[in-house]
Order: sequence, then C-alpha cells, then structure tokens
Amino acid sequence: MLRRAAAKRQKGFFSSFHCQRPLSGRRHSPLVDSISTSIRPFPDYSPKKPAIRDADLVRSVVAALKQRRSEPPRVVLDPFSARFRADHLVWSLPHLQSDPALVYALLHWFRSRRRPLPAEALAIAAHVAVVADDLASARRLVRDGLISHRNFVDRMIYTYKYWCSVPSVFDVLFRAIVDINRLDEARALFHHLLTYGIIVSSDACNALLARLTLDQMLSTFAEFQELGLGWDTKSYNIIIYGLCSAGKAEEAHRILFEMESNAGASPDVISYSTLIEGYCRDGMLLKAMELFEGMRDRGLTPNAFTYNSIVTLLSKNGKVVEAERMFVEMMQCGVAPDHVVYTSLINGYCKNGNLTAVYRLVEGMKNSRLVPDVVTYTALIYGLSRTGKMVEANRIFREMVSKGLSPDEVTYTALIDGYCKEGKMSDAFHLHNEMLQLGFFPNVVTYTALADGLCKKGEVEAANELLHETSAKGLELNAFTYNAFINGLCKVGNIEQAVKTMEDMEAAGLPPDVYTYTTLMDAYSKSGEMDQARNLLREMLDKGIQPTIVTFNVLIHGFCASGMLEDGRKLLEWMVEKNIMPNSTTYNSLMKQYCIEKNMKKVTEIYREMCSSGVMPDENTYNILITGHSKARNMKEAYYFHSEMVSKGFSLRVSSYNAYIKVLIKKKRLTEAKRLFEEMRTRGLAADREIYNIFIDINYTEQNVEMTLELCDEAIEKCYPEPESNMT
DNA sequence: GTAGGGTTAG
Repeated sequence: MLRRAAAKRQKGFFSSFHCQRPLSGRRHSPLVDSISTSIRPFPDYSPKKPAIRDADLVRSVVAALKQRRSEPPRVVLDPFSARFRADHLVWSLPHLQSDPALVYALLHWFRSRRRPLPAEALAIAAHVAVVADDLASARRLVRDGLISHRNFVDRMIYTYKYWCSVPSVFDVLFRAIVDINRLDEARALFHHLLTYGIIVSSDACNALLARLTLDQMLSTFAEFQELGLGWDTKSYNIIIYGLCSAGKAEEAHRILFEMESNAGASPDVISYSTLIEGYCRDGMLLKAMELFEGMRDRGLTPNAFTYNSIVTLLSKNGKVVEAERMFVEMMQCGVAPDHVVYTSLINGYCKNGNLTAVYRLVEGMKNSRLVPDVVTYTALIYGLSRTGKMVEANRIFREMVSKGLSPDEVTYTALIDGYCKEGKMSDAFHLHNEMLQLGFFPNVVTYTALADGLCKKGEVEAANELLHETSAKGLELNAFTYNAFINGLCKVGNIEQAVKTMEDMEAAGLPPDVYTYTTLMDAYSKSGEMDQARNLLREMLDKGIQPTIVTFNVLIHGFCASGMLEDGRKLLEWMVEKNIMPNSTTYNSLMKQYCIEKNMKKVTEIYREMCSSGVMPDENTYNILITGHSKARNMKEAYYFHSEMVSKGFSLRVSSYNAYIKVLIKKKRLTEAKRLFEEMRTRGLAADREIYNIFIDINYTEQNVEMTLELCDEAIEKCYPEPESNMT
C-alpha cells in the first residue's frame, strides 16, 4: 500500500515535466525536404527511474534549492552531500528546468564535491541554457562535456527531444567542437545532424571553414553547400582570404564574381578589401586599383583596411608620394586614417629616408589623438637606424619603453641592424645580449643582420660561426641569410666558397634568387671573369629569374671595366627593351670606360642619351665627365660641367680636382686653377705632386717665401710617404 | 571574415 502510494507519487512527480514545443529541425533546405523520408526522429529519452528513497532525496534537494535560493548553495546542499549521487543530480534536473541558475548552482556544487559530472547532466544543462537563451553558459557546459566525455555528442542528441531543446543547441555544440580543434568530428556532426533534418548554421560552419587548410576549405564549402547549407557573405570572405593567403588572388576574384551573381551572399566591404589586399600582396597594383574603383561603383565605401593595403604596396614600391596621395584622398573621402595607416605611411617614408616627412606624420598622428604602438615605434626606429641616426634611434627606443610599450624581437632587430650597418658590431652584440637577458628570442632575421654586419667588416669566419650557432638553435636560415653570407665570401675574394654556399643553399631547399646571382656576377665581374658572369646570367635566365636594374648595372660595369664596351652597350639596349629603366649608375659605367679609352665623342653621345631618357646626372657622373674632358684637354666642357655640378651642390673628388686643375694650368687659367687648389686644401684633400710642384714654383717665382715653404711642407707630408722604419 | 614594423645584390 505504502509502496503503491509512493509509486503514484513518484509518477506524479516526474510527469510534471512536459515538452510543450514541437520538435523539428530549424531549417529545411529543398534538398533535405526531398530526402525527408530518410530523416529520422530524435531518439526518445528514458531516464532510469529513481527508487522511492531516491525520489524523496531528490524532492528534498529541489525544494531546499528553490526555497533557500538567497543562501549560498554550499550551505543548502552540503547536508545532502553524503547521499547525493550522480543519478540524483540527473533526477533533480527536470524540476529545475525553468530555473537555469539553480541548474548551474547544483552542477557547480556537485563538481565542488570532487565528483565528475555525468555527460547526461552536462548535456541537459546545456539544453536548458540554450532554451533560456544563456549562450555563454551553454558554451561553457558544452565545452566541459566535450572535454570530459567521449560520448558527449551522443548524450546531447539523446536528451534533445525530451528536453524540448532547440536546433541552435547544435550550433553551440558544433562551434565548441571546432574551438577545441576537433575538426573531423565537427564535419562528422554536420553529416550526422542532417539525418535528423538539422543543418548547422552558416555562422557555426564559418568557424570550421576558417580553421581548415585551403584544400579542405574548398571541399567542405562545396560539400556542405551540396548538402543544403546556405553559405553567407562571411563564408565567401573566408574562402577569398584563404585563396589570397595562398597567393591565388585571381581565383579569389572568381569567387567575388560568383558572389555578385548570388543574391544570398553579396560581396561587402570586407570581401573587396580582402581581395584588394591579396592583389597588393602579389604586387598587382593595377588589379587592386581596378577593384578599388569597382567597389565604389557598387556603392561600397572603402575603409581603413582597404586604403592601408594600397598605401602599403605603394610604399613598398618606393612610391611613397603616391601613397601619401592615397592617404590624403582617404581623409577627403571622410575615412579617418587609423594608427595602422599612419604606420604604413611612416614606414614608407622611413624606407625612403625622408625623416622630415616622418616627423610630420608623427605630428599628424598626435593631432588626431592616435597613439603610436610598438609597430609604429619600430618603424620609426628602423627609419632612424637606416639613416645612421643611432643616437636618435636609441632615444626613441627609450621613449617607447617609458610609455609602457614593450619592444619585441622586431624592434630589437631594427636597432641591431642599424648598428650593424654602421659597423658598430660590439654595440649590436650588446643589444643582442640584452635581448636574451630580457627573455626575447632573437630570430633568423636578427642573426642575418648580425651576420651581414660581420661580413661587411670582412669577418666572414665569425659570421660563419654565428650562423652555425643559429642553426644549432633550431632556427632555419633563409635566402636573406645565405645571400648575406655569399656576399661576405665574395667581398673577401673567396668566390669558390661563395659558389659552394650557393649549392648548399639550393640543397637546403632555398633556390638561389636574383640577389644570389647578382652578388656572384658582381664578384666575377670585379675579378675580370666575364665569361663566368655571363654563364651565371644564362643560368639565372634559364631558371626564369628576372634580372633587376642592379643585375644589369653589375654586368654593364663588369663588361665596361673589362673593356668590352660593345657588350655593355648591348646590355643597356636589352634592359631598355625589358622595360627596366637605366639609372645614372648604368650610364656612368659606360661613360667612365669611354673616358679611359679617350673616346669623348662616345661619352658625349651617352651623356645626351642619358639626359634625353630623363635620367639625372649624379655626383659620380660629373666627376667622370670632368675628369674625362680634362684629360682630353677639353677645358670648356670641363668648365661647363663643373659649374653645373657646383650649382647642384655636388663636389669634386680628388682625382677630378687633379685632372681639372692640370688642364686649367695647361690652358693658362691660373686664377681658376689656384682657386680650386685652395678649395682642395681647405677640404683637406691631397693634390698630386705635380700640382704641388707647379704651385711651389709659382710662389717661389713670385717670391712668396712663406707660402712656398708651407706648400713644401705640405707636399712632403701628403705626397711623399715616409720610408718604413727598420728600428722596431 | 580584412590592414601596419626588422634581414640580402650595384
């Protein structure tokens, strides 16, 4: 009798829980509808029934929780602790369904008793949380469940129907699986849920998409779409980003076209900006600009990201004036440049060495109340370092630290490289040690800068040792590293070892590039081995590596210096054909050799060609022309170029002074000769013995005793090397 | 779901 009453009570107690809402998959695609015969219902849940004593305990616990909710759960629940098992927990949950806070409190207390939460309890609590729209709790519960129970997904499905859950619970589940990187499991869940007629949301699937490799991304995209998932704009953007990151901007562009014809997911600012960034990364400015205009035509306003990609590419290509034009346009269009865009432009001017513009932009940033961050400071330090302003670079470094910003390995490397470029290797290594002490890890870029610094000082052996240590640390040397080292070997005259290192480089999976070849060609050129240089050029071209202006200049210089002027000229023609515009260095090589061969007619011809190509003569050009014309006794030409040179603020070098002064004396232009001789002495430059002798004679003849003696002393000091002493 | 900083050749 008693047992029957208890049983009745028990039934009544548990039948108080009912599912009111219809259960179904939230979204049905046509495909899923068409195969709806294969959709199965969610399983029925048949929880184990409690015995009477258990039901009583559950009832007491539930009542206590509900009635004493203002008290700490521990105080309320601890008295039940000894008898309350995992089963009681599950049995309690139906009575707390409408009160998620109590569900969480009970679970929390149970776990605090160092008892593992059953998968079922976590699954039920997750359903309760999602139904109550408490997604943050749902995420935590699901994550817990997934990490601690292998069968958690099954439990979620098993409890779904009974707990009147909603399909979005599976979005939470799916995302959590993705978040813990169990990507295959996520994919399997997508398929499994389809059998219940549920399609995971595109938003949850996007999280999966973004974590896949490009190939998986593309196949999953196609596969899920086939299965009825309607991907959204964000999904397409992930694909565009994936393709662009793999250097496949053109394929990404096809995706954009696809979006434009697909009403469900039209491209937005991010789609365009991502693709523009992709083209910019590949250096395809025209394509990027085309898209930039294209997006505006479609009524999409470029944002700071969009502008930044273009500003960065222009800066990288040395077109910093155009970059700034873009920057100004951006402001005119009402898009406020942020600290990233400022940093990009600052970096552009730093590469350019234009510190005036850099400081102007820093002011602009301040006026816009934008705060420079580590990247901005690093760009500044880099700009100062590469223009040799190490004192100022250090000051900025300290300023950065005093503002609470921590330099990182990139900041340190910029500063270290500055010292290396100045040849101050002990300062560079001092900073390297400081980095280590502060717990920063120098990387391959840092070591490349250091090795290059050592190489430039001729300390190739030390560089070699450093690079071995670098490798021993597990850092992988890159093409920059090899090229710097090959250059070091070449500069100490060890071409053989340099070529061997190029082979090592290739063996290490780093194909020699245009820097490697140009370095070696330069070495062969300077040692007069033009056949070897030519062989390398052929090898490089066969590999499809395009020569740069530096490559051409190296070779033209080599051919000219070896007296092979015709080959030099042919290369000049060829570079123009290849649309690589020669610069003053190119023409200087040719003019210098024609001067040596005393063929001033050719020199003039090339000079005219240079001017008509719009290439401005540099200081070296004037020195070559003045020396050449002077030696050919063309005083008028020498005079003309000297005047022009002075007006441009360039200076003569010693050999040019000597040649020019000699021709002036020969042509009896003594006043001018004397003026230049004095100018030379003021600048501390040593004239030829011949010139000293002439001026000593003149002064002696004019009875300028004091001046005569002064010049004699000076001539002895500067033109007559002291005989080596045998006394030591 | 999109952007910025450091290393190599004349």
